[in-house]
Amino acid sequence: MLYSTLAEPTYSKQVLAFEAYPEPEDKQTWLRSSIAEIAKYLHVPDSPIFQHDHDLFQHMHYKAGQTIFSAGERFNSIYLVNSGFTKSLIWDEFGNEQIVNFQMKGDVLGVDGIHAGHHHSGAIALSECDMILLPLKKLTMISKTYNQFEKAVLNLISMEMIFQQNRLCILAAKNAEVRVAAFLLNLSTRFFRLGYSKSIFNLRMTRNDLGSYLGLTLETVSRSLSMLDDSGLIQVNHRGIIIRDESGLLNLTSVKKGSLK
Amino acid sequence: MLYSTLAEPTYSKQVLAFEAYPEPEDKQTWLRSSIAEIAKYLHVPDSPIFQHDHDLFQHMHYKAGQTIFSAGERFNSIYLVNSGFTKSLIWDEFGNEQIVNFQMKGDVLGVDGIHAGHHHSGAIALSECDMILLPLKKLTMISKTYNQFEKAVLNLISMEMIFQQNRLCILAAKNAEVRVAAFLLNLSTRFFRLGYSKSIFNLRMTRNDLGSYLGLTLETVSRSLSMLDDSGLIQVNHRGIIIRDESGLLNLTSVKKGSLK
DNA sequence: CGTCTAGTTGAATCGCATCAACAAGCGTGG
DNA sequence: CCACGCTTGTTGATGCGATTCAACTAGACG
Repeated sequence: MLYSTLAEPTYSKQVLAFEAYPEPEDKQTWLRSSIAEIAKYLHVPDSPIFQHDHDLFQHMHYKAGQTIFSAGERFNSIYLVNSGFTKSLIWDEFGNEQIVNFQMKGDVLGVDGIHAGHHHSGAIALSECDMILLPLKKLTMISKTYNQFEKAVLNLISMEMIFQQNRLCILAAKNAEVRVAAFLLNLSTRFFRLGYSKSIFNLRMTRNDLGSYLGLTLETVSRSLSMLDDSGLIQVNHRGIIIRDESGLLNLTSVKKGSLK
Repeated sequence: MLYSTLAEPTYSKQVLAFEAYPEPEDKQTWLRSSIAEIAKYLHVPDSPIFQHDHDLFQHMHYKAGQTIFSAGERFNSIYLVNSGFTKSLIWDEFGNEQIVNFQMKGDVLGVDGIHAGHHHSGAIALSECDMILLPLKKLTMISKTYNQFEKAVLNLISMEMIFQQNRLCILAAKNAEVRVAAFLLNLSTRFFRLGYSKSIFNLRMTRNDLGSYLGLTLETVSRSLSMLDDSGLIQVNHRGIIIRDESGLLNLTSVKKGSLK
């Protein structure tokens, strides 16, 4: 079958070694990461002095569907995705959820909690997830010891802001098909950077989640995917996506709302 | 006339003292702010030790329409609005601009430049503006001297992220009239926090800018304002806005896209 | 094997964009 | 001072695109 070869991002062997998954109450916490590992994730240039530091960062493990943290919950740590996929979301006054973002390996969660001291958005695992906890206090202490860490968190947030700005651009100015195309291209480059195929991958979220994220209904997302499929730019089979014409998709995204024939 | 009494945010006397405005090339720079002033803006708890610090922050002065910084320009400083109104914007591939945000007294600009070292968005003065320059290096140095400053920039960014998340919610899930209503309420609370009237104020941007910001065309913005006027929730006279029924507006915003009769 | 959720597709409706005409405010120069 | 052009804003008519409602299919799971 065509989709039997889909490149599935694989979990680290360490993670797969857990056969029995913990309940939310007693998440397994014995996996630990060194500063050198964190430095790599935060794009801090590596340094031999990290080897002398035996400070370790705790991991947390989640099953698909589990809540990582909820809006309103006390903020202590930023969460760094070590493996798996997550979504972050907020709820408006009447409880309908709005997807803020999807995260994968190397992305961080919970930064919006810094200001108020409690999380503004919530986060839910979309697949089995291994998260590294970065307590803010620990991060600022490390910044004092290692100058290279100083700007790391700022960088992270500044990148996040740029991403959200671009997303605003798409939401504010593009039509449904273009929004979906732009999203697929974004996923593609993110997979590619992680070493996976940039043309063959699986969506990890429902059409409903995607619709919430893109400001569309699930039906419109479904139709847009079908139309992109019909035009030969991609191939869709449920959550399996094959990008057939990357530059074609790219052309689409440089088109204004409605000016598409 | 009704609108002759509109509460106009006034500029500091210092600023009004400049009668002849400089050309972009030689922006006037002799106004300076102390650390205590900056601390107030950044919501850093005041401390008597600030009195002993004679480090000063430089100001820049801009006329309406002047560019404060452009996308791509080298990033050195965050800009803090001391008086006046600005807009920040980015351009997509074909040069159509997208408003990212509007700023007023106490808001910061240019944070998105931290990561790459050059500004991602540009900023333009919507009125006469007095901006305080906060060089990032100076800020991080201050953080080392004064622990209270430690989280200031992070706080700032975290607040900005929350604001953008809420904006995404509105863009993704609400219809035109509700978007405009939500924007007016947001402006209202911001004016109120600055000590101005929360029910009578002037818009500083064109309908076109507003449309770009809200993901609507200028005609739809105009129509939405007229409809809110017709329903008695607000009164519109060109850029003059009077909020007649705040809770009515608030009710609107808790409504989903299209579910408005 | 039946139930439940996720996804697709069709038809009708409605909201927004588009195009267009016009009015109002503002600065400039005769 | 008024005439003029220019920018900004309002309003109307029309068409398109996304939502809504609904029927149906395909997997997933016990």
